[in-house]
Amino acid sequence: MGKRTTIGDVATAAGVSVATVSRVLNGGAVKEDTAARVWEAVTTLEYTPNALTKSIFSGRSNTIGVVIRDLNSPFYLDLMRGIDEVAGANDSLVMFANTYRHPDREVAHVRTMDEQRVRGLIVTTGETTDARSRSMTANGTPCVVVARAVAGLHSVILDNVAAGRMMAEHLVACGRSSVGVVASGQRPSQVERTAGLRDALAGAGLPAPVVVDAGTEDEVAAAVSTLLRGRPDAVVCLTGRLTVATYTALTAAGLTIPGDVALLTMDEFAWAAALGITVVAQPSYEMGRQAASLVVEAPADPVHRVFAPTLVARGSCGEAR
Amino acid sequence: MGKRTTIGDVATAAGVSVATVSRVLNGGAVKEDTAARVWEAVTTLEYTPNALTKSIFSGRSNTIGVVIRDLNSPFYLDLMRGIDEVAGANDSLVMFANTYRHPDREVAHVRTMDEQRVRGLIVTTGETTDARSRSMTANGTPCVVVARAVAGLHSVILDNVAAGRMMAEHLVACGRSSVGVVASGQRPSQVERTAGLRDALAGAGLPAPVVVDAGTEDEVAAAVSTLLRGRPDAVVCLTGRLTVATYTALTAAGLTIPGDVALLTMDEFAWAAALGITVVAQPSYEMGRQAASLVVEAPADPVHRVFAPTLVARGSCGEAR
DNA sequence: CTGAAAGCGCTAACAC
DNA sequence: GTGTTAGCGCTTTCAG
Repeated sequence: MGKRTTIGDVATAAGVSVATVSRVLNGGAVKEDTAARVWEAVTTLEYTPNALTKSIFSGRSNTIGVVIRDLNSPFYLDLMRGIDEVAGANDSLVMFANTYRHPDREVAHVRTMDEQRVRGLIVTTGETTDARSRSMTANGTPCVVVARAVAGLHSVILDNVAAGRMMAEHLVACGRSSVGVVASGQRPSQVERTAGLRDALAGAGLPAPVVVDAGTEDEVAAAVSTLLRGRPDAVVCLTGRLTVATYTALTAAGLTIPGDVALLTMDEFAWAAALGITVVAQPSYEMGRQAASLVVEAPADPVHRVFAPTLVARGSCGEAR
Repeated sequence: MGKRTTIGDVATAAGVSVATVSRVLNGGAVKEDTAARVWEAVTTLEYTPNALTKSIFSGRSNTIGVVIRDLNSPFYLDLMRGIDEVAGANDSLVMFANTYRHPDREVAHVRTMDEQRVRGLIVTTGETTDARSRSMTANGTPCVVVARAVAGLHSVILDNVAAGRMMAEHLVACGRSSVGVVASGQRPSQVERTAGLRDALAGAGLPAPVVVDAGTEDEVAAAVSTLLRGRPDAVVCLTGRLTVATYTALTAAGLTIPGDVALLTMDEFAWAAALGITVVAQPSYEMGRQAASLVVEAPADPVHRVFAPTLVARGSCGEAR
């Protein structure tokens, strides 16, 4: 484990200069047999170029930084896969950091990504990181925010108002009229979904939904039992992260779905099909692809890509007329 | 977006040499007011040190490379979170690449990680990447293989034979006698689990289990229906990746669990508790932590850490006597 | 076509 | 304490 072999070692072994080695490695004009000698040396010495040093010149690595709030959520996971897929297709690696919904870590991680001179940055973080994202943008590092529209930065978002409305419409079509909602926090996405739901319900002449807030899975049981006191005929969960907990709370209360209560949730997930749970899905994989594409294409002006939600009806709200 | 500000710019602004700036940044001995001037310049110029260049000296970045076969699996996801957690605690970032179970990409990605001079590498790949992992080890980059023991490399694995045995014992305790198994491929983990299951069943004087292979979720339906022709009173799924599909195939066949058939699967997952599915769990998060720790600690000799599986009984196999 | 030499941004001796 | 001077491994003019 002495020093690693460098381009200089290869040059010596092949009896050429480092410049020549660099050329054959990067496809410059080199006489054929010279190149052959170099390749041979490369192979024998098992030379692996140092990508770090390379990036020093461009001042930029071929890595896409991703700062996620919570990998443990079907949405973020699929998003991640979409990003990874596009990164791979563009010879880029993904540098990843999870913040576990911890604001302090968000800024620290974004900073670290900047220090790593990532080629671009994709974040699902809160406003705390916007300042740095802006300065990074000014320095030529494209930054895209997912799930939140921000002036001056690229963004990839769901039409959350439409999602809320879509939920309401489906419930109305299924003949439900008393809606309870499990929401989580005050992020724009949650607020907008709630607004859309509220509006559409009002538009259909139904009473306003009761909305309870649950920050973590542990809080869901209490939130749902609060909801159930109002004897709703439908329960909506506005974030995929809390779907399991909501489902558990409902069944633990002895309720059948959709007999006693309809269940409608956000975000597609593997078990939804198996359990017949109706969801309003986000095209998360595609959103990840688009986010990564924005990094790769680096358009000069801020681009906001809004995606439409999709209703995947599976019966957990009963039959729609 | 001209040139980024460098340590030189800061030095000029503060009226000191780059060495001094470097010292205040990295905690060397500097007079207090000099340091203050430097920090001021750092702030005004929004200087963000280039981590890439720093790594050039150590010949090594502070990044842990992770090459995963399939993020879309509860085991790998938790593993990843464990890795991320330890990496974060050690000022390291995680550089991630998914191979989508594609051998070619495995070697390519591992090579790229090497080029990035990762501080260490964690892979869940097949034998194809072992050669490079060995040479990386020789170059001082600790490599740890997850879910597969490899001579000369660190490894973090489950005691798969014990897991298989544990499954058999639970089924026997629940009075089941005719076992059907959904396995996936010939990876050591699958083979060993099958062997453990087979042995323990034989030890209990029961007939050998029928084992069918399903590579992907799409193949599960057919595999399960083959199994069902033998009228088993228990179905075991040896990989968490195929749990949903197995469950779906069973319920689609109109079978009730555990009434008509017991269901026992590998790997803990969020919905298992909600659905009362009994699993044999791997301490995946802890395994991720240990893998990352091996990278951080970089022991000289290969370390093989074997973890014990845990049975989480939830009733999907009936009552154990 | 190929080599010599000048950096890229930063750290690490070595002097003052 | 602080500045000077070498490099780290690689790319890229600029000559030859």
